[in-house]
Amino acid sequence: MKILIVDDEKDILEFLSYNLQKEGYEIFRANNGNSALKVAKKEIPDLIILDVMMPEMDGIETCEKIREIESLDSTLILFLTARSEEYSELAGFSAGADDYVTKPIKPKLLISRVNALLRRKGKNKYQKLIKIEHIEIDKDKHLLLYKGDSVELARKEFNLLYYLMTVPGKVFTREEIISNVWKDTFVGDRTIDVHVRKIREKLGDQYIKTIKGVGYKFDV
Amino acid sequence: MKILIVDDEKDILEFLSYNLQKEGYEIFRANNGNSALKVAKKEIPDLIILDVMMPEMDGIETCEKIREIESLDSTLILFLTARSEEYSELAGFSAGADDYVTKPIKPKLLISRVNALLRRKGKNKYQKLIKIEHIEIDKDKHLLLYKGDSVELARKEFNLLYYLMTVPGKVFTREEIISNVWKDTFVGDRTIDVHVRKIREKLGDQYIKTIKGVGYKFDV
DNA sequence: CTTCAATGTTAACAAATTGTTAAGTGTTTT
DNA sequence: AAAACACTTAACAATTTGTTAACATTGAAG
Repeated sequence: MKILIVDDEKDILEFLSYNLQKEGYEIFRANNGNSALKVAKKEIPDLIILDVMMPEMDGIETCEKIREIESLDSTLILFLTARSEEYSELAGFSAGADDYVTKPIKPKLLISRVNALLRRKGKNKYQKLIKIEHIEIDKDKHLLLYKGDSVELARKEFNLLYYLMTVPGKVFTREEIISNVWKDTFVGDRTIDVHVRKIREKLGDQYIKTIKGVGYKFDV
Repeated sequence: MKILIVDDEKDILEFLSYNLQKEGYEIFRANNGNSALKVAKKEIPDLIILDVMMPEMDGIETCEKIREIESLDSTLILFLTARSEEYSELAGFSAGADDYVTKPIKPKLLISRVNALLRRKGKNKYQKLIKIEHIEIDKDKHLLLYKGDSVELARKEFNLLYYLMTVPGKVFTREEIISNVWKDTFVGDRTIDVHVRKIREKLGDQYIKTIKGVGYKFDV
């Protein structure tokens, strides 16, 4: 598992790297937001530990930019924050953070948090292979097999199909689809239709069914 | 009403306890899955709020174990999930959750969800799958099975039939039907008749019975 | 067995929803 | 830098659904 640590203080970078390396993680470092973005794009870490307080681009801003990068979709973000902030007004969560740890950092606590986060991420992988009739979809490999043959789907098409296949037969409303497949970006209703059309072009019309006035469902 | 809150972070426990206590709920707490199971067995709460991400035993696992306990049959479970656990709500639902709220937790939203859940629990009018004789209706799948065969119903037809089937045998007045199936739009009286007719066309005349001067009922 | 209000039926129309194409924009690959 | 690809949207077409009007039928009260 790869972890990118971002902090402007060398001491903290050292300290965290040392402790997490001991746990067997592969560590990357950055000492500012811009360099963090570069490294993240290249390495696609599983987790990014971000100091909230950094000169120039702070953690929140960096986090927001990371969340705009599609290839970092499944990367977790953990914030390091000062003690004073109240949980309820923690800005990090609305920027797209997954967890936070307050300073001063206690190594044991941090490690247990990191382990918990990555364990959940690993666990999810286990359930990410869905096979229905002669359609197999593997989230991690970003692979769709139809009757054994690989079918190429663009990222959004893939995510949409995968989402529908998580609960075969269930009708997902447009609202549900938008909020789960598009997360925080806002797109028009026709966008869903277009993607559905493209999937149907590649897979055939019979799998994604339209329930007019309700939504779409995957069904065999 | 009793609520058990389970989270490994003290801040969140405090925060939630405070907000829900204000609403008049009796609060119990646990900071890990095992202790949650113990408290739950003893107190039989009406609702358990579970953080998905906890060290050792996570929320999903805890949920599965709770669902194995018979005395907690009617206890509702609400998940707290972080953003990136994209489809965790789905994993959650299949583990037996009733609802979920994503972090960051907005007190107002959480409280309204909790109230809604517990209100429904009181009424117990919450059934997505109804099976009467050889007619099955599944709200999630928007599916009507008649003697095992799927019957296509348009949205209004479906909602109307579903509404009548929620209490088989009960006569619903036109007024009740209008206010529940049509919510705030105003339509003429003949509209109900037309929809009833369309359902009868597809299902047969014997199921929806007219009680002249009173209303309609679903009966076998 | 009339009478008449309530309900049933049909078809036409209106409204809502979804499908399709093509074009613009941004991103990645070559 | 060009080309290929991905994503979104706008515009319009096609389809389905919902509602109403008009008239027919029903059934209970007198």
